[in-house]
Amino acid sequence: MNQEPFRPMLRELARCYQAFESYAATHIRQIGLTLPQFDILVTLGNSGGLTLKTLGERTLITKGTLTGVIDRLEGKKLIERIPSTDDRRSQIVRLTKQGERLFQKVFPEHLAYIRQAFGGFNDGDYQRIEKALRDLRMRFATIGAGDLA
Amino acid sequence: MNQEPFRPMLRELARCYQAFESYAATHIRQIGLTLPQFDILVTLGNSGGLTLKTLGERTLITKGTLTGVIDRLEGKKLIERIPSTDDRRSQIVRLTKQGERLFQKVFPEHLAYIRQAFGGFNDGDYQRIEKALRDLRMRFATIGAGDLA
DNA sequence: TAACATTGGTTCTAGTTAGAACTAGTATTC
DNA sequence: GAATACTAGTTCTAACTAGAACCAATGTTA
Repeated sequence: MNQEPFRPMLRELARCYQAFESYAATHIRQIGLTLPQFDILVTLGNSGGLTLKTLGERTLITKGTLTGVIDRLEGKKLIERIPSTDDRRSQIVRLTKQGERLFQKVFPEHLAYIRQAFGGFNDGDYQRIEKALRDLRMRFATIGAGDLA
Repeated sequence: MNQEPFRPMLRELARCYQAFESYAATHIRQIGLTLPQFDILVTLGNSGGLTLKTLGERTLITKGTLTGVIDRLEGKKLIERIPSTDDRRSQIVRLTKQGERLFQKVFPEHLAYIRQAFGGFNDGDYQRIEKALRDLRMRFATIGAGDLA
């Protein structure tokens, strides 16, 4: 019972994810943002504004959490909330000029930082790993949340 | 710059990990534990007791966080802290009788729950995915923290 | 159009998170 | 053996986390 074949694989998943987070966060922290905040900044970049709902879907942040993250970014004057005209429940979140400037500056930097890690990787490597991850994820996808898009 | 080949792969990593967490947590919550608490319970099971240090290393929980998780498990009378005899800075954490009973009951249940997800997987699938994850993780491993064991 | 259900966001709670500063004990080194 | 450096664990802070309860607006259906 201790020798279930999936256990090493799942342990590796946790380690891998954590290693990535820690690697990414090292850079993001230097910018003065948290990882979720940076995630929002990037998702909003070049978008012209998104509702909290779609922002949550894209960043995988649940709505209760999202309110707080958005609040703090708003406090930093990097984003602003605009009431939606067609649905009065809804808010559009978009980058301020200052947020746009920050995005233009740090996003390329961050890509370069991540790229450093992948010297020697080729397209086949990316696809192989992505497929492995997708195969794994599908096993946990709740019916209806399988991200068919 | 938007078409970096690693971006879809990393997005998939995040989705995959989150899907797993959410899947596992669904079961664990029914037991009345959180995922980190369950992680500690399982790590402690059949161990005879571990220091906070090794417990942190095995569960990937940093020490500041660990104190709180252990506190709550102690509050539930599932574990107990025992001062180490050979190093007076150190504490041994081990399951109480009640914790042992819970572990014996829920651990097999949890394995069965996880196993459900992997119908049709064979040894090759596990190894293929594990290797993909390891290849990926190694890219983020800081020098010295590469988990050479 | 009135009753009902659903949806977008906020608020609340209990818990986790990392990191930094701190305490007390241990190890090293001169 | 005294000064110094390191280590195990706690405490503190600011932030994230999911989930549940809630509110207001929207959609549906009789």
